[in-house]
Amino acid sequence: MNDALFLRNPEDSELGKKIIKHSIQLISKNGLEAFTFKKLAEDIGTTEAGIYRYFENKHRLLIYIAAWYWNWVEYRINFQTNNIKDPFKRLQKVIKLLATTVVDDKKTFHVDENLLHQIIIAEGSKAYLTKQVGEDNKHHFFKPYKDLCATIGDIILECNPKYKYPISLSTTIIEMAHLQNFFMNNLPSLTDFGNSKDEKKIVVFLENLVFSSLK
Amino acid sequence: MNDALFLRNPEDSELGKKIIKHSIQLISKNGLEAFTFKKLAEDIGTTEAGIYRYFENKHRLLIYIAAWYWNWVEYRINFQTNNIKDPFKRLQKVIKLLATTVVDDKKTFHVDENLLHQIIIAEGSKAYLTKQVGEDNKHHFFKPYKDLCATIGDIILECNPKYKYPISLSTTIIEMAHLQNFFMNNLPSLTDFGNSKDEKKIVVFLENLVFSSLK
DNA sequence: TTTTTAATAATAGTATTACTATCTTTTATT
DNA sequence: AATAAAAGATAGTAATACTATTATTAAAAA
Repeated sequence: MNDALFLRNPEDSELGKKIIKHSIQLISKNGLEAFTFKKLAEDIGTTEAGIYRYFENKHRLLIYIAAWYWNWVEYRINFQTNNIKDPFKRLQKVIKLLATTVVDDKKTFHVDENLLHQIIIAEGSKAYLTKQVGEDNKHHFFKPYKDLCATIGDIILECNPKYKYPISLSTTIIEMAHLQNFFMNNLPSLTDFGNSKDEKKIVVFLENLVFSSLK
Repeated sequence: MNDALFLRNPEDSELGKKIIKHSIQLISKNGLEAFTFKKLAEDIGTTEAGIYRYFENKHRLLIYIAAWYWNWVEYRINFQTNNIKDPFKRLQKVIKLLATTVVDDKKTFHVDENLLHQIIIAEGSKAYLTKQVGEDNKHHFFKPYKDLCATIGDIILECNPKYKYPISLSTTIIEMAHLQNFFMNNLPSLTDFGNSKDEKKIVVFLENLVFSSLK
């Protein structure tokens, strides 16, 4: 994790872990706009100043949470694809991992991965859709996302070494896996899965999109 | 335009048109987060209360601007494709219109379409990525966006009547046309066009993506 | 032309947000 | 037992996101 994202490492203390845990819960419950350090402090049972000792502001905290998420996705993808030889099958697995609901990993007791997944779907892009994106990028805050895109880009090139847009196709897969999910649940007429609300259909849509491009 | 989006129709008065014009300028310059009704009022030379007579809040104003944009895009697409018979050529035109910089239409002197395009790229998704999306949707605030998707979906079906995901492919084209542009200019290593910063490459990427799916 | 009305301008005020500062108490380390 | 670091308690400020009221001006109806 990038040290510049926090003032004090939240992984290093109980209070820090509570900040992460309750942030995820509160953002998931009320949305990022309604989320404040005051409410977070009340929820935890500490003070606003206590939170500010860990994170400079809400935006940094969001980026931290997003970075945590992308690191975790990358780890999961590597773990679950490293024994698959066929790059097409590997890419298929990647699509499935990105587009389907995740089960809470009990090892990381301070992070509910399922809530986290929901947060990133609805709030993740707000981490970079800002005027400070250039500054934030200089601090390498988006490295986990970029690493993931590079990983997926490599698989794409294994499928078809002549394909010209491996990174853009990666971001398309990632962003669309999330956006189609958001639309399906919130603006169903913006997808073809509004009636069934079945994540598997998003997977099939993305597979079709990706594999016809790579043929 | 949906009446429920405003308290007083901004198209009906000089002040109203100034609100739209200066909103677009200010959001484009400082981003949505830094944009406030107070600053907008100062910029126009009116008072905060004056703005509140037109729009309930900043979020409604954003949705209004986005709705204006999607209506305008739809109009443009219809105008520029209605004499093209071949649906593939029509879809090609749609992709080009969505993914390339727009020239300011002097007829709408109170809206700089080029700035507007930039705003929608960076801030457009914030109109729906909220907890109130369901409520906002009940008020039909996203109808222009949906109509555009339906229009593009119809062209897709003309290209291939058996294609199963015309709406999801439409949102993919629209959102990726914008997102690849944002990445190209702000997080270039998340695209394959970072070096050239050439919008035409985004068009080629999207054409490749879409037409290989429809074959 | 006067009257009514509608829109705008001017001003004030409130609760909440996004912080910063300081001081004390608790907990962990030497 | 002494020291340092983290956390808790409290206070304060500028800005934000509104609401309310009253006065002024301009346009429309009588």
